[in-house]
Amino acid sequence: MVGQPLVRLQDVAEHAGVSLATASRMLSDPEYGGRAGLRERVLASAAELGYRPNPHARALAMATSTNIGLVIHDVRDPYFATLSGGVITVAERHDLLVSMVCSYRDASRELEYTKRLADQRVRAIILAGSSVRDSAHAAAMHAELVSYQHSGGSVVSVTRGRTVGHVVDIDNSGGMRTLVHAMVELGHTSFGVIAGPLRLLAVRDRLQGIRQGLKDHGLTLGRDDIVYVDMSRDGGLAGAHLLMKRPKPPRCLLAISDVVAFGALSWLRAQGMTVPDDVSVTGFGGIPAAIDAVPSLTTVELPLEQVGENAMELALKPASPRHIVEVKGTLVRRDSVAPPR
Amino acid sequence: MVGQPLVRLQDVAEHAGVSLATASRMLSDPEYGGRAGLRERVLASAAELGYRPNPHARALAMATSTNIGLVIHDVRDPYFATLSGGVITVAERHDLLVSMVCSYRDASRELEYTKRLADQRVRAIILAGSSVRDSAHAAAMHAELVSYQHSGGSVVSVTRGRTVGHVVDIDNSGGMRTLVHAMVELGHTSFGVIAGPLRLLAVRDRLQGIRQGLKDHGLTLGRDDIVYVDMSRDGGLAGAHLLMKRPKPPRCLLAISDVVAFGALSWLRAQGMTVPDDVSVTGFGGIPAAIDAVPSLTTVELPLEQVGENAMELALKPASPRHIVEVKGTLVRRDSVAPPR
DNA sequence: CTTCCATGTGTAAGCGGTTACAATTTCCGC
DNA sequence: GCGGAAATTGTAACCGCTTACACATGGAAG
Repeated sequence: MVGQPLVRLQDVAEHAGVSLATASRMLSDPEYGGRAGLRERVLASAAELGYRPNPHARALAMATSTNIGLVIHDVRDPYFATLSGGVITVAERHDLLVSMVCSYRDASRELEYTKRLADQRVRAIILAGSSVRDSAHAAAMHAELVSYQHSGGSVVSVTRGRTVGHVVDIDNSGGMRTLVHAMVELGHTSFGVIAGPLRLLAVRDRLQGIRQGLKDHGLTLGRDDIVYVDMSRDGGLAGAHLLMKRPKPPRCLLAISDVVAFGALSWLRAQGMTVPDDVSVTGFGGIPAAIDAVPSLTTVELPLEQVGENAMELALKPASPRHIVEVKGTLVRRDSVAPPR
Repeated sequence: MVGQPLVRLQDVAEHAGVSLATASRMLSDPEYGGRAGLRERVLASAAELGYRPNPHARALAMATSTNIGLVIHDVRDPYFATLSGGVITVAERHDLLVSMVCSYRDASRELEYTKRLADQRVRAIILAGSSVRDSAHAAAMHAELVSYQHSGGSVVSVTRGRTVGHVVDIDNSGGMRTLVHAMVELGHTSFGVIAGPLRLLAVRDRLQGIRQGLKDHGLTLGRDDIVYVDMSRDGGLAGAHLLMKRPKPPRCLLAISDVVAFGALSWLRAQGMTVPDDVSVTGFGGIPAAIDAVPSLTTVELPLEQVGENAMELALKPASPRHIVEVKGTLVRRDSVAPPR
């Protein structure tokens, strides 16, 4: 069982009565001159024969493909799904295909995939939600990215703290700080924080923002006021449990992300507690579902789609000079918070 | 600025003191024999030199790549995100990379991307949430898939109704029928349906399931009891508005999907109506967020992750014989429905 | 000690493009 | 009408890997 007759550039050239080289030029170099009417003739031949360039041959010869590599934590996480949407939108505009892989925050997987993408000569590698701080693989990862960039690839991280490639820097700490200010101004003084794993830079930054925000009002966080969980709905469930079962439960729960906040809301509901009457809850990220939660979630809304778009746009720029785009979130007050009773 | 010294298979061969061909065999054909200890020597050389095969060269020579093409409606839609998660999981297990594209239900885009993926000689093309019925492009799409499959590619549709490739068939009509039965048994007689565009086969099937379910109990749907909207949260909002503003609003709203149901819930909440006291609402699909809605959404839960896994597994099977995997949903009763008052 | 096979290895021809370089043509100004 | 620069085209050498085919080697059988 053989495929349909494959049309090679050679065939087009013959059909148009020119050499392989000329056909190639007419087809893929718009700058090139050429005798009057020749280009049209070649194009016509190509169309007539139904010529379809072989991307692998091209990639091999040119040492670059027309694909983009996107490494995210997990497609199923709305945060990354939304971000990916932005990447894909801009990629499409530039006629680029996106190869997406999920690292599930595993540094070794992340490294493996990055290598693989680099081997595929993707035009750019966009890394979102990576750990960065895993010392075991961090060095290898860095080396890989440097070498990749050296060989003409473009690197973009949606994470500050990488010393190679462009960066879309999300203002995690500033956003949290603003959020905490708002909570304090509402009258809250007793906080519980449901944090994520500390190896994530975003988590550290958000925590730092919380601490700073409290400090601005002369408040501090006790060691017990903060629990570390998995950054998932289940994590939020567990976190809420840990914090609320203490002798003196907090009146305001600050979740490290929207998804974690959902878990917390769910736990509270299951316990028959009312939000925000019994306890206020906040999220971070502003995923689309935050507005549908009941009560709707007060959060710091990041322009996730736009973050993806920015990342993809940076991916198209030359590696040097290095670009760093700052993205800020905006506080969105909704119904999950109220002054403490 | 040149990349780091690239190690070619040639270099490995020289380092190991064998010919290019032998090196190739040792490295990529585990079946091959070879003089005792030779394989180890070649492997050692490759490791020592840090050899990394060029996938494009390989793909060009073998006319097949190690990538999978996944065409979905939209990553940001949790239905497809979840499904994609399943695909990616299985793909990873087989060391395959997934190139994901979003068609946004645009048949022309879908065709364009399919061609592109076929040109890239991806091992398989998985199509989820495609329209199928768009006559303008349907023929071209079909031809493309046939030719792709003919040339060795594997086609999988998560949609019945395609006559080429494997199929993961979701029992849309059966699921809806079961759901409707449950609603009728609860005492409902007055229904409103928020449907999606009729060009989507899944929509037609679900509607058919609704009609059948009603018919089973001697009920029918009036022409006005059904509205057609975009399959999105906004669509659900609009749909709820249309149905509930009628002189005699329905007591039970059947949404064509969970996301649409979310929109409906949101509209109802904004109007100060209580679910399920004033009106019952159901969804379809069972996306993870359905459980977090308030009230939690009664829906037909599809094993979306598993659908993705099934699709990817089928993608690994030879094109013939054709496989058709049936997937059924399960009714999940939650708090968004109650007997009519 | 031949003869014949099975097995291992090397040579070289692709895979389908791009592009440096040489050869040819075209177009000037004198 | 001629010399020479500029523009166009063709030839052929890659890009890095797989694999058909030819050749060499080592035993087992006769």
